[in-house]
Amino acid sequence: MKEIQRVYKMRNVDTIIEALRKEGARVTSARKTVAKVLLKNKDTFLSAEEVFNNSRSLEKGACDQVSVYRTLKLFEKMNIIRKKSFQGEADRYQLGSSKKGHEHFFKCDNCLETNIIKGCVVAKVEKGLASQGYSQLYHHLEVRGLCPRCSSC
Amino acid sequence: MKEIQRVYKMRNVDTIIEALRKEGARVTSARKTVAKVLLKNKDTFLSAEEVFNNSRSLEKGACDQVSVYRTLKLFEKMNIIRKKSFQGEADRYQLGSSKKGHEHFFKCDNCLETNIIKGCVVAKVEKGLASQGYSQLYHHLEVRGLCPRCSSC
DNA sequence: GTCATTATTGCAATCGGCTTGCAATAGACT
DNA sequence: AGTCTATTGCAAGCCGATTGCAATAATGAC
Repeated sequence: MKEIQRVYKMRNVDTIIEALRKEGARVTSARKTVAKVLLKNKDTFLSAEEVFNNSRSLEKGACDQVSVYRTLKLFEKMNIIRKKSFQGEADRYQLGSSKKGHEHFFKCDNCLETNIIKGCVVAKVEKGLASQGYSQLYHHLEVRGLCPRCSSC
Repeated sequence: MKEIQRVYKMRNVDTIIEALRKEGARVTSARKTVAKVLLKNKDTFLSAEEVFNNSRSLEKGACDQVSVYRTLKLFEKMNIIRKKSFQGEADRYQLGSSKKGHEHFFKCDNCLETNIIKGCVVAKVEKGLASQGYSQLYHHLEVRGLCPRCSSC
């Protein structure tokens, strides 16, 4: 009766629940719902609105949109999710810590697909700044243009 | 009677006017006002709102806030002004083309001062991407943290 | 200089993404 | 079960920016 897939998934929700407990945060249904939605979309970056829509189709009552915003913020602080932002667009989130090596993204102006740029060149800049007395440095990089496929038409 | 300063400044407004003519765009009072405000604040990046406020104190009637947004957009397209943006903040503009070598900025989380980061490390990334078929690349980089002064307190 | 054309303006409304205040609710302890 | 307080839902609001549209004013032709 025990489906491996199910067990595996549940274990992940539990992981999040555990993290909440560890943090001294309450395990509420809103947070569990958001966690489930994120798990269901492991491979996609979702906007707050998308998380919200997914959550209401997951279970009717679900939770408020504001709670989604608050929960995403909390999860981000807890390093449960990573964020991807582009100017003038809603931030997008995906399960996974951003602490262990952050990423930068390329977004195609035509097909809107994004992909990850390997390696962070900005680290070098930060190192230089740090040696000049700057501290607590972090950064945000967006690269845009046309991807190879869209470039050739 | 001819003050050199005045002449000098006027010549610059005229440059902008000329650019508008060349572009086939009309030389309107709104555009001239925005141009004057930008000239008066050559050394500062102004937000649309600041340009607007400055314009109304420059001459009472001045122009609408919407016109400021539209004019700034136009000037940017014409490469008359350069833009500086940070997440969640209003974009800021300053006279000067951004075409001839763009810049990146550091903004201190404490004192909010910004300064320019010399050299663009992202160019290297773009070069790599270009060799993979990407095209029309551009990017946006923000570095934040604490400046040396704020780091030491 | 007057006219016609059409780009530009001003105004009000609207937008998107996100935040806030606050009373009601529901987790987590005893 | 009862208490305490974190969290929620709802409505409202915020900020930066955009849009639709009728009124206006800049340009080119005459």
